[in-house]
Amino acid sequence: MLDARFIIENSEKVIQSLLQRGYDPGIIKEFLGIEDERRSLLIEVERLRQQRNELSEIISKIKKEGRDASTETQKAKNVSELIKEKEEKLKDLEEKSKTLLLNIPNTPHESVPVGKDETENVEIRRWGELPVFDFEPMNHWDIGEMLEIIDFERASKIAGARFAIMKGMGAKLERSLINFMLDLNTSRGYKEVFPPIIVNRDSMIGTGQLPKFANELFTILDPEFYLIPTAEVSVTNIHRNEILSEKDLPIYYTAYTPCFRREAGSYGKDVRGLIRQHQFNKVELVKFVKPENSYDELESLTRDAEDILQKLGLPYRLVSLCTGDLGFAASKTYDLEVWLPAQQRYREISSCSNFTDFQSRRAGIRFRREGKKGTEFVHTLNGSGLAIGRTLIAILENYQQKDGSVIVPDVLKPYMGVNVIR
RNA sequence: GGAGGGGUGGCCGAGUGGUUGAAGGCGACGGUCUUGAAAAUCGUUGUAGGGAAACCUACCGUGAGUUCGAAUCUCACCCCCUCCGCCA
Repeated sequence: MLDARFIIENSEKVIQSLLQRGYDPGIIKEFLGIEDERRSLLIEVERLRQQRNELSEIISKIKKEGRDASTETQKAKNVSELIKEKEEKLKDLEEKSKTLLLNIPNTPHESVPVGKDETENVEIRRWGELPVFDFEPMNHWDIGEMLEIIDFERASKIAGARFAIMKGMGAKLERSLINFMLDLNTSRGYKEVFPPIIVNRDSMIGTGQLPKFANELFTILDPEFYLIPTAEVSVTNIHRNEILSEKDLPIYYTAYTPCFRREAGSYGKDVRGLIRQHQFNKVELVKFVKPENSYDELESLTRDAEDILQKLGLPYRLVSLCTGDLGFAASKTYDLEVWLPAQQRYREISSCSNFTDFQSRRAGIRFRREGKKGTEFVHTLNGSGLAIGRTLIAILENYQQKDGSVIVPDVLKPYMGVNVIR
């Protein structure tokens, strides 16, 4: 959420950034109108409340002296009724204003390339040699089926489309990747956490999934709960409504969790294979930092994610998302895209974002500077480190051999206990 | 699921319906003392909105109600703790 005052004082700038994102800027005009109305009514209500408080004090004094206060009491009663009336209108305006505010996206950082959609994302760098095969490389789902390590058919029986059963060395590879990544991330100073994967509404609002993106979430009714689409939700909300002290910062967390996504509106997209599942595993990196460091922290978080791919020997490229492709809550995002030989293209495997104070303002995550009065919002960041399923795909496809077996990357051998999956 | 207890400032903890935004303590910050530190002592110290400022307003788990006036009374809900039941 943006600061209401910032929008009022910089409405042109905010409208510009909405246009760059491809959003309808009408919401800003609407917000300014409501906010204007709300503020003048608030002043009116506060004046009335002051009047009421003063009368109450007078009544109290009169009563202490044992005199009759019925004139004043009647007067106060009238004021109170008027307050009640105006407060109702005020509450209505406050709700409208808040709803609009929750639906305005973050402002892109100046370094973010301007563009309309993913075709205008800018490649920053590439790493790794693309594998050369003297045979036609197979899809990961064919490899998985042949090695009997992935079972899509039976998964659809027990749950439906977009689910998979990992079996044997496939299940072990999934687990090995989780452990490898957590071990690597914790060695870099990220604290491992294992949070709830079901969260309440306030948490979803805190990180920005709600109210705008309800159709992307799996819900549990009675009581109202949501399945997390990413560990970002649980982990960022760890510090919701807290005032941290400066010396606590920065805070780095890493978490493995399953993630759940409806994938509504993605019919026909990646229908085969593990690329787009309703349930998938992911290891996440989350940072809480001081505002002045957040863009440096984004660079180092991205490098930490890149390092995982490098250690696994998977070729990838890094792109900077353009304004039109940038997520709702992010001010800047780097996507890591891993090379998939069967598709002959790079596919997203990690998304690293700086949310600046957008999430922390929603979630009330603040800090106090040493020796300074008042509080400031922290900046939050997160990135996949990495998406497990897609990493597994990349390993199967990049490390496949002519006979259908798959070589285990060196760093995973201690976790897997074998050199080759066959 | 049943029975009971409790949610107050950064933390602990008091609070009779009327200068209680809230005693007291801890912590933090500043001063005095000291060569320096500790101890002692004095002072300052919640968050947010509005205002150029004086200052005003709101906030004692959340929401509604009673009242001229609610941390304090009523109701509903949420959360935490203890015991019993059930359960991986």
